[in-house]
Amino acid sequence: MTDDVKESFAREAPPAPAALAAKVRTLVPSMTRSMQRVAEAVAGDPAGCAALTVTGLAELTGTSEATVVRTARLLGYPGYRDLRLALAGLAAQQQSGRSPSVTADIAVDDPIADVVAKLAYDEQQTLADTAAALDTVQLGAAVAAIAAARRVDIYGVGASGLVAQDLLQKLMRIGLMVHAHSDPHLAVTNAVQLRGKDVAIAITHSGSTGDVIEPLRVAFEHGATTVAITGRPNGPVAQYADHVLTTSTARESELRPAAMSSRTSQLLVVDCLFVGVAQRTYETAAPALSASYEALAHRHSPRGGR
Amino acid sequence: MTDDVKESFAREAPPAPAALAAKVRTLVPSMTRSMQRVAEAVAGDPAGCAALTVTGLAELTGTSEATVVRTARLLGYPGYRDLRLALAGLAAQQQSGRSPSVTADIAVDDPIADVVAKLAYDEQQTLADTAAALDTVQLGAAVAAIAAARRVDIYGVGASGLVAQDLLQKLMRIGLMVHAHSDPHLAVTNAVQLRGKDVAIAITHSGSTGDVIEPLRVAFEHGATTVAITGRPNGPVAQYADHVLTTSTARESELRPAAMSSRTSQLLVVDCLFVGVAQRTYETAAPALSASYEALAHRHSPRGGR
DNA sequence: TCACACCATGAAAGATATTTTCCTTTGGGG
DNA sequence: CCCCAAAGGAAAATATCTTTCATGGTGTGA
Repeated sequence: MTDDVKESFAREAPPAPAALAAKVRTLVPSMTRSMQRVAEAVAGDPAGCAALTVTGLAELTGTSEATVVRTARLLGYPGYRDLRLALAGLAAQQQSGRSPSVTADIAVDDPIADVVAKLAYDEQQTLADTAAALDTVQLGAAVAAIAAARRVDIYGVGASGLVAQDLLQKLMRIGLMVHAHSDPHLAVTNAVQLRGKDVAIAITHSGSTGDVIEPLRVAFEHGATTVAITGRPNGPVAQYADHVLTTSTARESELRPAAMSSRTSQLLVVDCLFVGVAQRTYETAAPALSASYEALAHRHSPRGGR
Repeated sequence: MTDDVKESFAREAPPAPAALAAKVRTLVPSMTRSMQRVAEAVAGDPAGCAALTVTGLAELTGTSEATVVRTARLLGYPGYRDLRLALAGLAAQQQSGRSPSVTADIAVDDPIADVVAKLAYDEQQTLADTAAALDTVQLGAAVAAIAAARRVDIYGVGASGLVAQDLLQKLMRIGLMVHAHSDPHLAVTNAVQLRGKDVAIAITHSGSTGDVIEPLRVAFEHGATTVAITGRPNGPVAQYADHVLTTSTARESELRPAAMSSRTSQLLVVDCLFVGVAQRTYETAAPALSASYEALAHRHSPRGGR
C-alpha cells in the first residue's frame, strides 16, 4: 500500500508464466553481475531453483538474499515467492514437452540435417518466447496509433532495415501512407515533418543504435506517437518511445549470430502489427489487399505448372 | 530434522505433480469435513489457490491454517509450501493445454492476444513443415556450390526480395562475393556474366515470377550453378534450377497473406544455407564474422543498460 | 593521478508466512 | 451424566521473505 509512487512504472506487466525464459534472456544484458548469476541459475534449472528458498538460491549462486529478491523484481514479480511459483509452473511445462539434442549449439562439423533441425527448433523457440513475452496492451496501443495515423515512418538499419522494409510493404499494401528509412540523415530530415497524428516506428535489436534512435527522438519531440521494437526494453531507445514492443533474444553463438533470432522475433511483431492494423481498417484494407493480389497475378506466367 | 519417526510411513510417495487431482479424489472420502473443504478448493481451482497463502486459503475455506497444512500433508507434501508449488505447476500445465482455437483462422474481430497466438502458432508450424520437407541432399549440394563459388547472384522481387537481401547481408558478412538484384533488367544484364564456378539463386514463392526466372535462365544457360528457393518445386522456375529447395506453404487467408508464411519458410532455408556455407568456409568465415561484429560495436551507445 | 560520486552488493534487522503446539469443542459410548 | 477421543482452531514458535543500511568497488572528471 506504500508503493504507489515507486512502482508506478513497474506495473507495466503482470508476472509471466511461460515467458520467463524469454524474459530472462531479454533482461540479462541490463543486469549486474550478481543478478546475472541468479538469472542464469533460474533459467538453467527452473525445477531445481523452485525447490530452493531465497537463502538456498542465494548460496547456490554465491550472492545474497537481497540480490535474489532484486532479480525477481527485475523479472517482473512482486518478490521471490512469486518468482518461485512461476518457476514451478515452468518446470511443470518443461516436464511435459521436451526435445533432447536439438537444444545443443550448432557445431562446425554438424551434418547439414542437424543444422536444419537445430535452426528450425531455435526459431520456433524464439517465436514462442516472443509471443509469450509480447505486451499485448502496448501492441494494441501501437496498432491503434498506426491505424489512425495520417502518416507512418519506419526506421531501421542493417538487419533491422529488412524488417522495416517488410513492415513497409505490408502497410503500404493496405493503403497506408508509410515510409521506411535506412539513411539516418534522410530519416531525421523527414522526422521533423511528423506531427500529432503521425507515428514513428524504430526497429533495433540492441536498443542502442544511434542511427535509429536519433530520428525517433526527433519524431518524439515533434509530438508524433513513437513505437520501438527492440530486444532491450530498457535500452536508450525506450526513452523516446511511447510504446515499447519487446522482441526476444535467443542464445547466440558464432554460427548463429544474434541477428538471426532477433529477425525472427521482429518479424513476428511486425506481422502482429500488420494484422492488427488490417483488422482495424478492414473496410479499406480488404479491398486493398485483393487489389494488390490481382495486380500481381499477371506478373506470373499464365499457368503455374503442374 | 525431528520427524524421522512420525513421518516414516508417509514417505511412501514423493509429491505428485499432475496426479494431484486424482489423489484428491482418492483421499477425499477419508478426510474430515474441514479438510474436504480445503481439498475441494484446491482441486477446483489450482491456479487460484496457488495465489493464496495458508491464511488466505484457510479463510476461503472457512477453516484454520492448521487444517490447511494437515490437508497438504495428507496429500503427500511436506507442508503447504510444497503443495502450493505443485499447484502452480498444475495451473501452468492446464494453462498450456488450453490453447483452444489457435488453429482457427484469424478473424476480423479477434482480440489482439489471439492474433499474436495464432500468428506465432502458424509460423511455428511453417517452420516445422519446412524443416521436415527440406531436401538435405539438395541443400548440401547448394551449400557446396555456394561455398566454392567465385561469385553469387541472388534474384528476388517483392517480398522475396527482402529474403534475397537477408541472404545477401549474411553471405557478405562472411566475405563472399555476392550481389542481390530486384531489378529484372539489371539482373539479366549481370546474369550473362556468370560462368562455371558461379552460383545464381532465385527466390520466388510462386515459382512462376517471370522477373526472377528470366535471370536464372540466363545464368543457367551460361553454365552457372543455379539454385531455386520456391514453394512450387514443379513450377516453371525449377526448369532452370540445378538444385531446388522447397519452401512450405501454409494455408492463407485474407488477413494472413501467403507472403507471411512463405517468408518465414524462405528465411529458414536461407539461414540453413548461410550456416552451411559458414561451416564449410569456417577458416575465413569466423574472423569475418567477429570483424563485422567489432565494426558494429561502436555504432551503439557505450552503455546500453537501463 | 586523485578525489568524488554513484552504484552494486551483502549483512542484518524487520515483516510475513508457515508450522507446531496445545487447548477447546463436539460427539459419541459407557 | 461423565469420560474419552477425535477434530478443529488460536496462538506461539519457527522458517522464510523483504527491507534497510553500511561498505566497497568502479568509473569519471578535474
